[in-house]
Amino acid sequence: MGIQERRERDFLRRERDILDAALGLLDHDDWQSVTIAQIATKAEIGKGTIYKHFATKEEIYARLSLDFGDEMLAAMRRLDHNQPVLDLLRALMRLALKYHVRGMRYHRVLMFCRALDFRRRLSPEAQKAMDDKDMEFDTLFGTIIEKGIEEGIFPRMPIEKLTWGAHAAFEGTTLMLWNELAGATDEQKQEFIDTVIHFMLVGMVYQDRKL
Amino acid sequence: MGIQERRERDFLRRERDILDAALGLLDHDDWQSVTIAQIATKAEIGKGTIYKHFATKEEIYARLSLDFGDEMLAAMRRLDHNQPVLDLLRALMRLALKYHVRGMRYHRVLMFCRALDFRRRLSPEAQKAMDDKDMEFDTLFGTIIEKGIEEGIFPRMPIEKLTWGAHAAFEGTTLMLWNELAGATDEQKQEFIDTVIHFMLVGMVYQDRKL
DNA sequence: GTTACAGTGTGACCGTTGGTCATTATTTGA
DNA sequence: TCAAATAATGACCAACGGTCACACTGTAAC
Repeated sequence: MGIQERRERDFLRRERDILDAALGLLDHDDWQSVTIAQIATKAEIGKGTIYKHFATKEEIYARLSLDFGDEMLAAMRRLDHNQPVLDLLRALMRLALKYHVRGMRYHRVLMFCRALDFRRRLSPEAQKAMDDKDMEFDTLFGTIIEKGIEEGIFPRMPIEKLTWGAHAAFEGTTLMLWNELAGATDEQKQEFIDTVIHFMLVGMVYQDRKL
Repeated sequence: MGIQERRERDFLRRERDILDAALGLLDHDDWQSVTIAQIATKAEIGKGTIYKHFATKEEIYARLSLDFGDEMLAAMRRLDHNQPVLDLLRALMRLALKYHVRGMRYHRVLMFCRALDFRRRLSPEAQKAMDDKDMEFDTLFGTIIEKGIEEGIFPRMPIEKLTWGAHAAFEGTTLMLWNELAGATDEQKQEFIDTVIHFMLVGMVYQDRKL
């Protein structure tokens, strides 16, 4: 059934066209300025067609975020997970933040899809997919940090509590990269990233010190 | 001219009514679900009247954010600024984060008004007002941290670089309080806040340590 | 070859939204 | 008493996200 297969391929290709069009538009306008009509025009399809693929405009963003998460997780897993814990964590965070720096499009998607208000509006299935993806990141980092505890690098305490600060710093860094540091050069952004990563590791290593 | 005065008073009172109505609605719906019509109804005025006070819907949010900033700065300046630097910083951050925890309304306003995409859409005057308010917070913290450097509590390095990590952690904390920790109890949130504050101080104090 | 059917693309159309503006009501000043 | 000024108002507008009846194509049954 060659024709049947071609149909399916075309359908999937059209879905990619929609996603790429949306992503491209997000380079110049923020999410709420990008309209379905614009996406349709850029993807060279009718407006109604978009709704054969996505239930709402926001589900497009959700898909972009999920795809983006997959890409990032794959890149993270490709790193050498046998290197020393601190080096590995540094490499992981540099990688994750590099994705953010790479383009405002990614930043806008991730920023938007992280908000609770956004997730609540999603369908239950989409919601679960997003939560599962978050969990994948959590376990990936969790495993490594646990190893760090075993090796005596980090103080022995509940992982969640140990990582709260670093987690917050990471989230805040992604915000600041495109707010306070939006006009900075790539070198300045890189210095910022390295400084904050060092800060996060120091904060965890000396978490049990009294002040 | 008692009537003239009363007119002005009424006009200002109406402005407060608008702001209060908007704020109240933000407890239950996120910013984009709240409509001008809803605000007008709740404030018991006509829709057109709102535009006598604010140029756009977003300028309402900007004003809420500015007022909120004023309130927070005033509370911060009321603290004892002669106590030890670390204690003072702890108190300041606890205070700031308490405002965030206090209600989703405040969180939603601050979260929304921080985004660069939002600020760019504002009028130049409103933009400057927001930037100035940010600067006030920066100098308030900057002065104290400088004192900390003089006293040898923090390593001697450019203030911006020294505080990048803490700044990021703070921003991230405000995010997490209403995302990851949205369903947590007040006690859990308080533990989270105290943990992150400790993390931030440790990160700054030991910022110059090699790992 | 004809008919029924399922899958897909499409743009006219709909309800809702943020924002405008002509009209109305009220106060001021001469 | 009347003209000018100020402010409140809701009908109105353009633009948006989303819907749907219809058109087109290929498949299956007879």
